[in-house]
Amino acid sequence: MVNLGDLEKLVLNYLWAHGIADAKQVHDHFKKSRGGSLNTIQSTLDRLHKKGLLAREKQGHAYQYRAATDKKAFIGALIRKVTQDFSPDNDQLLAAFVSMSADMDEAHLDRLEQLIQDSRQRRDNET
Amino acid sequence: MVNLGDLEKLVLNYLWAHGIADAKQVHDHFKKSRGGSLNTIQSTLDRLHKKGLLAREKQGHAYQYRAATDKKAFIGALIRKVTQDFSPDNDQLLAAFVSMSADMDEAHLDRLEQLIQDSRQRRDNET
DNA sequence: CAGAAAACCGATTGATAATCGGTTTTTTAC
DNA sequence: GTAAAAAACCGATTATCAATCGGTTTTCTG
Repeated sequence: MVNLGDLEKLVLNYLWAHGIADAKQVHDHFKKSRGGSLNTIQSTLDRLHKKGLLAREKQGHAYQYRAATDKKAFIGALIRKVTQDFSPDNDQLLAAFVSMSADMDEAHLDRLEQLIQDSRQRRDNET
Repeated sequence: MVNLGDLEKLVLNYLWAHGIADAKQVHDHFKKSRGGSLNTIQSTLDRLHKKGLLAREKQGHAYQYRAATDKKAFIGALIRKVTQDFSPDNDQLLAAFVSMSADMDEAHLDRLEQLIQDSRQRRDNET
């Protein structure tokens, strides 16, 4: 998976928010805010599809696109990808993450702990 | 801060590992593993310097380069940067991170909790 | 089947990293 | 202080890739 361009990110986010849409709908949405032709949107959708980030299915005449992956999982994979060249090792990654979260407020740290508990729980139930 | 190329990442990692080096040393190190001329290394160091990722100081005839930022802080900023287009909101980022950590073992989850405690402690002592 | 809608193809533009040859500047050694 | 050497600096080239969109082909649908 390569790096995404600006428009690709916008389109991907749109599909996470809207579930399913065809090129025309996506274009309608973005033409107000940023212009660009329908063709540009089509080729962007196509590029995202080739990258495996969008699934599509022909419905009538137009493809219906939707995000191929869960957003959380995608962001997780993204973090992995961009950090692995710098810290293949988990300890360093965790430390970096917490250092990044240092300016988060107490509620967010609580939430992070809660998520850790959930994660443990889930794993324990599976095995 | 832009995305880094492959050689830029290698060089940056080298400097985090070695502290300080000039172009010649960096070139000596990489010519075995990947080849490339001294000039290529020089312009890569220069690019990293222009990007603010390396500091340099003239020592005798050659610049001595060193990483300008702490590695943990850099990785933290990197995570921020690549995720902000997808989840400006912290909750989602935390969830994504934990989802990414789901396959980490118990020891790493423990360590993450410990780091959270440390972070709280540090903040409480400061205010 | 004809018209419309969408997909597909291909060309162009603009960034940017990697690469390295050649020139200028700076050091150092005598 | 000058000449040789070392390094910095400049500029050109190549490659990749996103964005853009015009034009053509394919595919629905009435």
